[in-house]
Parts: sequence; structure tokens; C-alpha cells
Amino acid sequence: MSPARVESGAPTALLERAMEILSCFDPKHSALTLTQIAELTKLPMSTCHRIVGTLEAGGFLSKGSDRKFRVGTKLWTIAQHAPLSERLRESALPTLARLYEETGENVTLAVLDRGQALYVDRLVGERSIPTISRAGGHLPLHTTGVGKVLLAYQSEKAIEQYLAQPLPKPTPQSITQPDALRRDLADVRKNGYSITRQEMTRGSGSIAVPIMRNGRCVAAVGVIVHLNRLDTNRLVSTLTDAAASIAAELDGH
Amino acid sequence: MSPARVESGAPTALLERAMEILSCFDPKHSALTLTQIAELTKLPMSTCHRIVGTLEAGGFLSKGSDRKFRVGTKLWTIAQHAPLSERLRESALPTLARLYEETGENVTLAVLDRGQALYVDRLVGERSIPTISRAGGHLPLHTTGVGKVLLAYQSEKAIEQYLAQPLPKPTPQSITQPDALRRDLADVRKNGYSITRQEMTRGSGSIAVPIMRNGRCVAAVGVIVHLNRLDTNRLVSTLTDAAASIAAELDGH
DNA sequence: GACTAAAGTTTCATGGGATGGAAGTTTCTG
DNA sequence: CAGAAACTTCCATCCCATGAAACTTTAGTC
Repeated sequence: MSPARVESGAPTALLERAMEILSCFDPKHSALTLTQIAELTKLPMSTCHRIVGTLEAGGFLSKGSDRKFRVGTKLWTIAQHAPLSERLRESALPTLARLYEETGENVTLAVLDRGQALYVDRLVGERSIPTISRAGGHLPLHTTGVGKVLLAYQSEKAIEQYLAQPLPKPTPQSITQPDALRRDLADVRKNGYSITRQEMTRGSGSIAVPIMRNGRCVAAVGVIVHLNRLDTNRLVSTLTDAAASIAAELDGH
Repeated sequence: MSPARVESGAPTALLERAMEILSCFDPKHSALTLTQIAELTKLPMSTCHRIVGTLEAGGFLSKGSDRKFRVGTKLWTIAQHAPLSERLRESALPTLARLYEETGENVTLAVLDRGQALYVDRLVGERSIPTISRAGGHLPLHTTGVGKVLLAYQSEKAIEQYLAQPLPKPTPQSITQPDALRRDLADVRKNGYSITRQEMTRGSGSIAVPIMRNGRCVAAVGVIVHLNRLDTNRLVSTLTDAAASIAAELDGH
């Protein structure tokens, strides 16, 4: 009866809307005004206002003096109990710290999440080069050191499924030919580590190794370095030690 | 007008329930079955099932093969964009790593949140002693090194408000007398660091210093050590350097 | 492997809470 | 200090969340 019925998959359901609102907060939007949220979610202002208000009351969002909303401490606190933080991050952090001290380079820890590399942690210093990866961020599997490792140790089927989709090519050096990637991944499995050279960012490369548990690759550690500092042998051995140490720590708990 | 309108605190509202469900995940409950969630929230099973299902579909929760729910990667990802993670943690991590390497002790970073010390990060190793504090956890202000610092640099009014409430006394050494605490806090302000001795845990003590920004104490860094390793002078100077370094990093961005 | 208790899932009639247009209020901006 | 943009409140309408009950699956026992 109502003439203007929103036809297709009505994105109704309060909860879904709330989750959509929270999902607006991403690397590019860490602080948003109500209007911006309404625009991003395409929700009516009044509805948006109400939901955001409830989320704020619950501590899931917090409003700054600049009238911008940010992710609240309550949500952050809950997230710290995700297995990701609880087991992996917590176990790996001391080792990552050592790795960072030893190499002075960008150190990253990632897991596989929805067909992408999810960066669980990273340590960056002044000495190290700027990177795109950031904790909580996703990057493609085939253009990053940690990503290649994570992909290489997947099942044949999963790998083919990944290769079947269109692959982004952020730099001219990015390898996007399925066949070339298959060879690359086979090398990773054979050597036990991956290398990338300018496949994600111009001027830098990376090396990564798997963290194995019960014969499965549960995560990957890697370093990102300036191309001319890519000292494979030294880095691989340091990384391998670190991976073993993290794996031991994981089992220890 | 509306005849039977129950005006008083109707504990309704889907969203609030959803937030309550998510809040069930705390240090003691990182994995919960549906039934457990229903019990904790006192919600009817069917209602709980529906909400949990929606949260799972949105990636806010994830169901393991053990049919237990855990905090999902989506929620975790969003939380990484909290100012806490984005600015503080990210800026402080390299310094904390160095601190950890230098001292080999438990290193913690905390902010003030709802009248408690919220641990933003901690680094623990095999060498260091076990502690209760964990990233994402809350502890009282008056029984922890970082807590005393955070409290000491609050306004007079806020301090008195804190002292006015009943103060938990986890160990016999915990200082809960308002007057004794006032003196203690004055010392912290005078010296620029705090010391605790067995006020939270038997056998261990802690030292902490403030991280200042624009004349305000925005966070505190501390170490937790075995009592007989509490080498005040050395630790204070190391911590002060670290705090300055973190503050600089915060401004740099 | 049958039996059973507990955990999880689906169903559905009902009414209470969500909805969003519109009007009112505050806060920027030039 | 206008004028606009951002934000907040209001409220009649109606849709969707509700939860008891029935049903299905899983885990534990002999």
C-alpha cells in the first residue's frame, strides 16, 4: 500500500543498520560527524541520530568536542577479547618487539581473513620506511610478503579460487598472472619464505615466513624494507627464529 | 492517552540488548555458547539466538567448531580505528618494545577510562612475572603504578570524587585511607613518578610515569617488577625517557 | 546403537518499538 | 547578524522484534 516501498533487499533491521554505522569507521574515516555517517550509510538523519545516540550511550561510540564521533573505549575493550588479540597478538608481541629491535625495520604480523591479509599488528619506527599496512587493515594476498605466505599454505582449491578472481595490480611489478603466481607460491612452499619486490609499494620489498601450528599456517610474520636493504639471508634466518618462537609461545598457552 | 504505557526504565531496545550481548565477552569469558550468553544476559533463548545470529552474519561474532561464539574479526577491525589504537598504541609501541628489551620486565601502557586504569597495551615475556593487567582490562587507580599516576594528574575535584567512593583493597598493602592516598598522590606530582609495593599483587611492585601532552596527562607508562628487582633510580630514568619519546611521537603526528 | 537430556533452531500471532518526514534548535560561516 | 548547515526533537503510523512453544540436532550414557 505504501507507494514508495523500497523494493529490493531492504536493508532494514535496526541491528544491521547499527553494524553498518560502526563499519563506517575505517582507515580513511576514524572520526565522522553525524551527517557524514548519514551520508555513508544513506540513512535518514533522524534514524541515524537515534542509533548513533544509543551506540554512544553504550560506549560503542564517543563524541568528541569537535562533534565528531569516534570508536568508543567500550567497543575497543570488547575487541581486545577477540582470539586475534587474546592469543596471537599477546603471544607474538614480545617476539615482534625483539624482531623490531634487531632489524630496525617495519615488522608486521598478519592472518588470513576473508581472502585478504589482515594485519594483526605492526611495528614502525622512524628508521623504517612508511607503509600502507596498518593494524586492523586488509591488503591483497598476492602483493604482500605475508599475504603470499598465507596464500601459499592454503589448500590447492582455495588457492585456485583466489587466482580465479580479478587480481588488483597496485604497481607495475605486481604479479597478477595466475601462472606466475602459482610458480611464486610453489617457491614459497619450497623455501619456507616469501619475497616481494615493489609489488605493493614502489621502492620497498618484503620478506615473510609462516607461523605453523599443528601443520597449519595460522599466521605470517614479515618485514618490509627498503629495496637496497633487502638482505635475504640474514632476514630469513631472523624471521624463521621469530616464527618458531611465536609458535612455541602459542603452544605454551 | 496511551493507557498501559510502562514508562519506567523499560529494558527493551534491540540495540541495547545486542550491546549487552557483546559486553558478555570479557577477560573471563572469551568464548561463550549460546546458552551461556542467554544466561548472562537473562534473555530468552529465541531472542538471544536471533540477535547473536545477526551479529554473526555481520562478522561481529564468530562461531567456532566447538559451537562457541567469540568476538569476530569485523568488530576487531573496527576497534583498531579507535583513537586509543590509532594514535596512542601505534605511537607508543616501538618505544614500549625498546623499554621491554631494555628492562626485560612487564611493560604497561594505560589511560584513564570511567574512573579506572584501562590497559591499552602490555608486553610480557617469560622472564617477567605474571600479572593481572591485560590489554583491554580495567584495574583500580589507587592500587596500580599507572593508575596512581593517572589519578595524581587529575583535577582536585576528580581526585576527591574518586576518594569519596569505597576503594577496593586487593592486598593488605593496598592503601585505601583517603589521607594516605592524598599524600601518596602529592608525592607522585612532586617526584614525577609513582611507586607501588604489593598493593595489587603480593611479591611485586611497580613504577610508572605520566605521558604529558599540552600540560595534560594523557596516559601513563609503567613497569611491573619483582619486589627485589625494584631498582627505582634506574627504572625511573628509563621510563621518563620512554614517556618523553612517546609524547614526541604523539606530537609528531 | 538405542535412549535421553540438553542445546540449539524455527514458527507465528501480537503489540510495542522503530520509523522518518517535518518542525524546531543550535552551531557554523561569510 | 543573517543565512545556511548541522543537529535534535516530535509523533502518528505501521512494521518488525518478541518470546512461548513446538521441533530438530547434538552430546552424553549404558
